[in-house]
Amino acid sequence: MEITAKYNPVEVEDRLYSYWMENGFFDSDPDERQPYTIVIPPPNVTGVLHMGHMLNNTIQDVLVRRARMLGKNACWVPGTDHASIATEAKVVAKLREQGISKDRLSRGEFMKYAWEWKEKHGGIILEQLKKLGASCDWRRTRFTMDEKLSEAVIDTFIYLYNKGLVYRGVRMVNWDTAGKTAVSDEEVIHKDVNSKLYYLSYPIVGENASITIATTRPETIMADVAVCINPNDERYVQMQGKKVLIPLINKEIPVIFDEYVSMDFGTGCLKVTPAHDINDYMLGMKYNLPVIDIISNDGRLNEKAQILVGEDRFDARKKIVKMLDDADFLVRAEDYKSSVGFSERTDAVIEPKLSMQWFLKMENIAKPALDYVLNGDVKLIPDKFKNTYRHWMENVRDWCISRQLWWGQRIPAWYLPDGSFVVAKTVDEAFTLAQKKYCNINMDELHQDEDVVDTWFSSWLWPLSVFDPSVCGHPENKGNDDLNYYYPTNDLVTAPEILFFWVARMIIAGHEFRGKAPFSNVYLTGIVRDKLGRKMSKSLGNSPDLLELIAQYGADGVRVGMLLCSSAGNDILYDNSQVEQGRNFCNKIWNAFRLLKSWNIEEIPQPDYAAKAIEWFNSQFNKTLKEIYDNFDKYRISEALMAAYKLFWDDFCAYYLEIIKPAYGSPVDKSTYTATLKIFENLLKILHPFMPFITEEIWLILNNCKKEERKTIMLTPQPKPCAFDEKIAETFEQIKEIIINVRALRQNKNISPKQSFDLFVKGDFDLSFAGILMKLANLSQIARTENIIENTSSFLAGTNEYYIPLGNKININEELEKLKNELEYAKGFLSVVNKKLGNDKFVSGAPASVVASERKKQSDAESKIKILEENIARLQINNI
RNA sequence: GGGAGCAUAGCUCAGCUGGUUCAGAGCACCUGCCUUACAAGCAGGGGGUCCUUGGUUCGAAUCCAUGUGCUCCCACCA
Repeated sequence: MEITAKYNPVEVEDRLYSYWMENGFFDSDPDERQPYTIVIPPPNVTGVLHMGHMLNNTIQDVLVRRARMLGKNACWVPGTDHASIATEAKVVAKLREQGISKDRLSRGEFMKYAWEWKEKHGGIILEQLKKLGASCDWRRTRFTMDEKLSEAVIDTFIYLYNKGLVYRGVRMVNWDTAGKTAVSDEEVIHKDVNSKLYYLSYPIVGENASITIATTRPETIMADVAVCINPNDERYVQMQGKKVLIPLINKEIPVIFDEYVSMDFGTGCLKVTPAHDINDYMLGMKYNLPVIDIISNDGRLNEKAQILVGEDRFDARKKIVKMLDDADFLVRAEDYKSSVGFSERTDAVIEPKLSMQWFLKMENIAKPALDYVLNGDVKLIPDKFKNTYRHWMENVRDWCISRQLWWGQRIPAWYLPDGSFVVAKTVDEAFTLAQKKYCNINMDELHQDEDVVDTWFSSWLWPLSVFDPSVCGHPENKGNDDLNYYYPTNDLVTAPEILFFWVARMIIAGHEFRGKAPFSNVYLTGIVRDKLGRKMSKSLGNSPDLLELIAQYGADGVRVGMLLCSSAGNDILYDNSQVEQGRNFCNKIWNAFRLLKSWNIEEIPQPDYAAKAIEWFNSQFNKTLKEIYDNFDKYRISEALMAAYKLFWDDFCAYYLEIIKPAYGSPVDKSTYTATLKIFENLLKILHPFMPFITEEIWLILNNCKKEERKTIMLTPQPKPCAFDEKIAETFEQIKEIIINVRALRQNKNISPKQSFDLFVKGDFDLSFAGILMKLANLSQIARTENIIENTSSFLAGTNEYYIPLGNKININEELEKLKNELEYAKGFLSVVNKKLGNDKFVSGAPASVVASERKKQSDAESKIKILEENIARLQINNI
């Protein structure tokens, strides 16, 4: 069979993924094995794969595939999030393109369009994950708006309402004037914006004087209800008990005093506008001031403003400044940099707005969730996030859970004509409840709340609802077999940005409904940035086309590229060279495979060097395997991969294969071949979690698997680390040193690698390695000697001396130079050691083992110096 | 403004509780090789006052303090 010199991933990957799917290798059902579970952080249903997903899901796949090969019943549950605001925004935009305005549609009509859109575009991202090789149990795919999952959301709402934790209230919310919805604090992005600070003069009632206030928002003066001054501000003591007039509308408002106002900002006078500023709102509450809301939901001034009615708030600002200026109320305007909130979804400037919303009381339910993390039941990786988590959970604020949208789970509250409401699962239940409270009521008088719940109010149930939605809102339910088997899950892999609004809340819900945290470990990935350190995003256009990338470098190559540079919690700076490295590694594996396939196997005796090489490699293999296991235990995935990479490339290819490789056309003995196949297969198994496709492809070919046999590497056991011979690994390090010395000698002297040398050793060289050395360093013989051989180049490796006769190629001066440099270094080294050992405080204070090792250094260095001095003396005599 | 973290080779990072892991790895770089597995490769090689300044100690990349620079989170004085 012809095997190409370059690995071609495209054909292999599609074929193997289909093969895996057809055979249900990813599927998991409860059985007697130990479960290993991951639920995917559900991507937005209409989203497309970006770098962050790629990294995130690669890590999940590595963990799942490894667990599967460790004999666990591994289950990775995929799914998507309905992402109410993002998706609704997309649907609205799409409809607008078709000339349809959302305002003209009924709720039912809009939802029909939205579902159509979801059916058409939803799940593309899951198809993209398949290209990456994600080994999810696709039968279990869930969507946060599936019927049962939506029901879980409603039940949860009702449960929390009945517990007295959900309440309705007027609050200052972050209002997105474009999306016409409240957004959570977490969805507001603050940016520094260049604006102006306007100084406006407010006439004092009954006096021919005025005071000056400073504001960045002159368009809100009509909503002012007071002017506030710090009581300690001596400049304004005479203002006690006075009133001022709002310019242009001439409305009288009181002057109040509160220490909240800072004396050194602006003029020390603050206009109080409770409806349009959160701090002013607090002040207003404190002093019982009225609230005048002059901005409507779309960001335009309403009739309460009296002037500029119908103008957009930013147009109104420009116009009112002119009006104030014309009427001589504008004292001055200065440039000012202030931080303004923008909506993460629509990029509209957030308007602080009073509105009637639903809230969840967080204080009490957050406590247990904090404890899980503090006492280590839930481990954050890396644990530096523990502090941030605690800080947030200790200062948690009530969660505004209503959104003025249609795409999502509608709030199960029904209003009666008198404005009161009942909370119930269905209109029938609501009717029954309403009848109990108020006798004469007709069903058609009930009106359901128009809002939906925040998306996170459904995704916080995710680890429960993907298995058994019926326990959400019903902690008394026992839960189905799936839930009881797979929950709590093991690892969660997600981004630190959503630690609070997703991870923390999942812990809360898990505790509330199951009394257990939903996962044991939270692996927090970094943010993928470009080479300039900018976050990869669609708007910047700095994210490569991922499907293109996979097509070009192969999924395995991309996975390796991503993983190599991503330690947990650290941002990763993406560079194409990493993916190239991944691709090159695939090719290296492929070519090692080609080499094995090219050999002729014969029943001939096994050479000594081959037996020795196998012995050494097994030791090296187990040593590295232990490192890999340790790294996985600590979630150091990039380091686990690097260890496997070096094991394969350096130890297996550069040393092992080079040793056992027969001369061209010569056969390989059967026992060496068998041992090598075994080694190679084990290496493939170690690499499989990182590089599923190429390892499967090669494994299937090596084992002559027929398609109908339905075999796969992914269900074979991972090799387990065995005890290994440390001595042989140590000795081999010295062999490597010798090899490097001999090769360097050739290079320095411009001698062809084809020319072989004799090597003489003075010291206790283990001759059982002679065969290996001869092969790798191209030596014709290795012999012990006690006699000095003339015209040799010498070097030290360990404490042994090695000589290579070079005949007339020797350059005594060069040799002398080399030896003198070494001598100088050794002497310097010795003097440092001697200084240490000469220090009484060191000898008495340092641990015995440290002192002993210094003594060993001392004697080694001394003998080394002796050898070097002898050799130098000898060469100098010869040279004369 | 409050909190957290980071600073080690050109780049990305290891370096656990201070002493052989005498400053490490991968990539990049330089030199020589088209050596029948692999030029997506092979062989060899050069790169670091471990951010500054102090302190603790027999001994500091490692612990403490100060300064500088950067990152993130939280809050948002109009």
